Amino acid sequence: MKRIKVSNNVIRRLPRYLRRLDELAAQGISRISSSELGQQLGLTPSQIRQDFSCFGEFGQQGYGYNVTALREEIARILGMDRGYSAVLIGVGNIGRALMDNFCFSAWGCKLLCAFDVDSGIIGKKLNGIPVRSMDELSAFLKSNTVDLAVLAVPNDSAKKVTAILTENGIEAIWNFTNVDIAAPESPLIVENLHFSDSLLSLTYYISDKKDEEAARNARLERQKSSAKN
Amino acid sequence: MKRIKVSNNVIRRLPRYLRRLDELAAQGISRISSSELGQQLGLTPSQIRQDFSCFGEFGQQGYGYNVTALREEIARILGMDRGYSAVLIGVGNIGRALMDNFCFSAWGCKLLCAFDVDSGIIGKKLNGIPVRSMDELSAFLKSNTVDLAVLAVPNDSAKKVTAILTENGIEAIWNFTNVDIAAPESPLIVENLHFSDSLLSLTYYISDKKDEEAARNARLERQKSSAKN
DNA sequence: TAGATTGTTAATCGATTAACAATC
DNA sequence: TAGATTGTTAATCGATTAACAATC
Repeated sequence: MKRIKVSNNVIRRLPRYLRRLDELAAQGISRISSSELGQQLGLTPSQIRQDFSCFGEFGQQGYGYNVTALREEIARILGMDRGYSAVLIGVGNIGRALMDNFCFSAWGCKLLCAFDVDSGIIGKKLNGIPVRSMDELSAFLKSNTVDLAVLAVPNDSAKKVTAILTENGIEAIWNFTNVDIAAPESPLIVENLHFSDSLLSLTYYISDKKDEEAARNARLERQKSSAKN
Repeated sequence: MKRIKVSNNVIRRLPRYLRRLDELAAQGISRISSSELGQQLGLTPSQIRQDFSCFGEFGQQGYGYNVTALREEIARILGMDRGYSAVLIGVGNIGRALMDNFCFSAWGCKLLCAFDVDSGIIGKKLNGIPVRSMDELSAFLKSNTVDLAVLAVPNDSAKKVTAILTENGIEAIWNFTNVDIAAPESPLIVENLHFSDSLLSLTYYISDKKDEEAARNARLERQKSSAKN
């Protein structure tokens, strides 16, 4: 039973550990030390041991960690064995991409049903998942246990749909819209995948790099001209 | 000219500020104080003032910040006025979703061209963007200035394509694959949008909440039974 | 046993918050 | 002018790193 408060930074690293361990297992590697794992991920061995120690003792002195055992521990910590059920709201491009290509079951989730307003797809099945009318959403949530909702509607209906979801007991939303749906005081769990925020941090780093290069070049230019005089 | 090193945490908050300021402007609000803005975003006024002060002095004592002026400053800091050019690699579901629905130009980027291996779409245009063969990628990168590549290929070709990109001078990648393409020492700028990592942190928080509730219930149960005896 | 490596405690570093003089 | 609010310096808090005893 975990009772200490684990920081968000630690949580965000867990999926990376999981992926790396999966790759190691695929390579047939069965044990790894914190220093080797750190090297591969660009983290210090200390940090890795600290991270794991939030949840228990998974290693063995003088040996390191068993790759598959550690992988299973992390999967369990992340809740991958709990079989959460999900609904998808919005079967536009992103919603469709998730239905077609995102393997919910690989991450311990079951996508029960999708909802949309487009009568052209309501009633159909996409990749085995039925698409229903948004009008049925509320009733569906009342009569089924749904642990999380995937929000992939257009930005301008994000807040309205969020209200429907929370009114019907949804406690967690995976948010693909470009809108902040989390109210500061609310207990609603929101995980954002803001594409534009992500792109903007990328363009920031590109700009920063270009600025630095320009500054270095200017400095070299000045040196050259002062050497001439 | 910014010369101090700005932390990643600060950079990640900038797009949120931008979005909030856009909303304020849309509401016709022209000025805001750090405390009001903090309230709306769930941040302390101190943090907001510290964040901005990394880049300059954008406010006015006794008044606060001008919404549109601050918005423009942040847009500039993020590089939105630099007109970066991009290519998209992989026109599957996600690639297509980006081409159809993601407004690159709204964030200061121009999507020049997409590349795929599927002969069924090579030569076509999607939403005005031409799709070319992957075989032409290398030549295209050599004869055009491309600031960033959007990587939306299947996981198993991610590393191979990354190699082609970096060999042809690409310095920044917006990575939609579920693979870590950043080598620990490389100067390549990588911004990841790992869907599964995001979902797993969500399921972690759901699990954590459920565990806490279960623990609380167990505690109450124990109290009740001990009161009976 | 000796060597390796953990888990954990202590030290350091960095980020957030508080306080306040400056000033609009 | 008085009130409000900034930008910045100092204090606090939390996260990362280092060190090391425990032990496989």
